[in-house]
Amino acid sequence: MTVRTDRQADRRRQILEAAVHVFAKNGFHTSRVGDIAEEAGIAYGLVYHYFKSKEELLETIFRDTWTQMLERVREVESSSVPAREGVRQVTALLLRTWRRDPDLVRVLVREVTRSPHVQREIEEIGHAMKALEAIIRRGQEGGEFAPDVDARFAAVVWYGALDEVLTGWVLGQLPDKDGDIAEAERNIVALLVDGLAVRP
Amino acid sequence: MTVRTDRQADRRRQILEAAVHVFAKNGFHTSRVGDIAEEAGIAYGLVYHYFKSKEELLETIFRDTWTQMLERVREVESSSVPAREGVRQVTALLLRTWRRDPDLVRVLVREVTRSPHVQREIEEIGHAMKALEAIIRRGQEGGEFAPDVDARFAAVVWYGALDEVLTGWVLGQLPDKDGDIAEAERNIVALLVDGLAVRP
Amino acid sequence: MTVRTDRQADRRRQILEAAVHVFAKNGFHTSRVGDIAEEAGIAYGLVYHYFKSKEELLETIFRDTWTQMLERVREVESSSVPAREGVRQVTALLLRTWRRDPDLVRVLVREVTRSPHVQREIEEIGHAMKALEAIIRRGQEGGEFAPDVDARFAAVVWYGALDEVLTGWVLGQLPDKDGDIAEAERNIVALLVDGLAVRP
Amino acid sequence: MTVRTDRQADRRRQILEAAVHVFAKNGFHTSRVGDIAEEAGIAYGLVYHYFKSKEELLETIFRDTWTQMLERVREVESSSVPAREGVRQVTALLLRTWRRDPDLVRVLVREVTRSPHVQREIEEIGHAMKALEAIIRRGQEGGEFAPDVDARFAAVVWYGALDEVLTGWVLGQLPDKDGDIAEAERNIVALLVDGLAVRP
DNA sequence: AATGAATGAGTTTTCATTCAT
DNA sequence: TATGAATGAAAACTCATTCAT
Repeated sequence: MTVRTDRQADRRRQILEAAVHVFAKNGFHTSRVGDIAEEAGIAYGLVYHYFKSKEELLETIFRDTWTQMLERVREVESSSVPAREGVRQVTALLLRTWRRDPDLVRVLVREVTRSPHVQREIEEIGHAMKALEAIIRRGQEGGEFAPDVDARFAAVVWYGALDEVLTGWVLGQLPDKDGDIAEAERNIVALLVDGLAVRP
Repeated sequence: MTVRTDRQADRRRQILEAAVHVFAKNGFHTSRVGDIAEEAGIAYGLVYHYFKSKEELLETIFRDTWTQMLERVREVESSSVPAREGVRQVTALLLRTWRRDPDLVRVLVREVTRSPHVQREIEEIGHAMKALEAIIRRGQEGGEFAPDVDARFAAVVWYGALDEVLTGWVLGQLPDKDGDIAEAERNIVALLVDGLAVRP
Repeated sequence: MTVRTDRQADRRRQILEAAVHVFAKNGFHTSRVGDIAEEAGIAYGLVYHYFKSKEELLETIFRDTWTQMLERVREVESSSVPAREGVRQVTALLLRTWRRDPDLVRVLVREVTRSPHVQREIEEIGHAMKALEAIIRRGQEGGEFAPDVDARFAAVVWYGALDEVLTGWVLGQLPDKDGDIAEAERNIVALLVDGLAVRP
Repeated sequence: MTVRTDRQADRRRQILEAAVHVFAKNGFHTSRVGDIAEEAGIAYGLVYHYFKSKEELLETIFRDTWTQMLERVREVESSSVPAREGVRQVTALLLRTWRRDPDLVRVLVREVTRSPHVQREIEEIGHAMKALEAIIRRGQEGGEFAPDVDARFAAVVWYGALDEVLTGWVLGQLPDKDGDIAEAERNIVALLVDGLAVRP
């Protein structure tokens, strides 16, 4: 039983990985279930043993990854590091984790976020936003960040910045060697925290 | 000749507007060409008189909008306003499109990466990025902005911020009354230029 | 009035020639009315001023050409030349006339002959067959041709031979310089009249 | 594996036979894929499981038939029967296909030049011509046939004769009872070998 | 579990023909 | 007479999903 369950889990993972790859390359709507099966090296009827529908694949990809990510963001949120450090840690977390799997980013960021269907997923992203917002708000309450910027907006901007940098990497528009990632992290934090203007 | 050409141009516009409306409501893939024709109040086949395919409609919407947008961004870029003011103007320009034509923004935001011809769209977006970058770089050269932030990165972050705020409005996650839009503008500029940190 | 009629006739001819060319190249079903108009250098609505339908074009091409041809074959038939000479004259007539306009041959021979629709045209071809048959039969009655070959069949074979040689030229499978045409004529007559076998 | 492959082959054959039947009845362009599916008693989409397009059906019918036909013609060619007997056998072979499978002949005869991929069919027919030519040439070399008729031309005429007789049957212009077919065979051979002229 | 044949609704696209100008 | 925009019926083709083996 355990053995079979493991095998099942492996198959599921195998199919999910293939789906991520294919969705990333062609987009959800343009991808055919057959493409995913082919990418996974299995017969395409088998996809339906493990997932109810093509849509369920997308949802699963989203939930699996996002849940993990959200947990880790919340860990930072609930630790007591200074706000600037919190911003740095979350930025690093997202950039570095996703950097490992750019295909996943494309799917999460482009397909899920913008799919008109998946209302629930949007809620989840809302949770993530709230977590970012909380970090910023704490900074404001602790006097580290200025109170005149709306925390909610700042979270959205922050999230958008991360999203766009990741997209830039995926699409090959931004340099992404190891040093570049550290540099990106530094730049994002510098921008968000210190802004562009010359400090007097 | 002129009259006829004008009529044709009107029809094209009429069809494009219907397409924007329908795509905004149902998404590109879920929209049927018949819906667009019906929305435009014309016969089915006429769509194909003016556009080669459903896909060409989407591409045209992208290209037309981006071309216009880009022109106006470049106007700002080539004017001699202070950098901060330049940032404000471009931010306002993009955000206010939401108020002017929410359906258009919906389509642009949701379907960017859906087209198999993303490559060309990416080029257009790349041009826009370059324009944003130029504004920032001029600010740095003029001593108004600090030189230690990479201008290219800053442009990406800026673009990401705008995109995400628009997405927030599209998805109904952010308030978008008139005051909210002005507020968003102010917040984005404040964040980018001054940062979160309390200024001493 | 006369002038206008002439103009009309010219237009008709212009359109018919374009149609022959296009049908020959793409086949009747695959050809679009627009292609014909384009080939003729006119607006495609104009085709419908001169012809009721695409089908009528085909019928007209057939009738115009075939009627002429049939008349000339009948002239040979009703002249009193020896049968062998009759065979030669008709063979020469068809090969030489059609040789000038291979496109026309393709349309007549491939499209019309084999179209399931055009029953009347098939009848016309039947008339031509009858004319060929009459020439052969007269040869048999005059003792010049052997009576043991069915004249009707011989006519079919003769027609098929002509058809296939013309097709060979159109498709570039047979050499068709000037000398080759005379040679073809000689060969066909020799075959039909004398056969392959060595005469003792 | 073998079993499954056999089943697939059966389905292919089943669909091809349905296609031949439907094309014969309505012509290629007028036939709908749905008609073929219905005739075969299968679901619409299954046709596309086995064939890429409606066109591929036609091509397959051509290629399959010609390949078989060509093989059998070549058998005659490589046997050592007298040339006259060779001519008779090949003539019989082709004409009797009509009795065996009139629908197939209908499709072959009527749609040859309809396909945009005529070129390949032409090749096959070219091969057949070459085989006919070889038989005639051998007759000439063996002294049985006169050397003054061009073998290539004779092959074209022969092919044309066969094609036209079949066309006559297809169009109902020639009688095609059992006796008629034997008679046609005899007549064609007599004409080609002995000619029309009275032998002294 | 695994396969891939089978299903058929749903969509895009084409193009002959009509019609307003 | 000439134009080409407008119409819409007709068909090919796709592909998510089911199902027999």
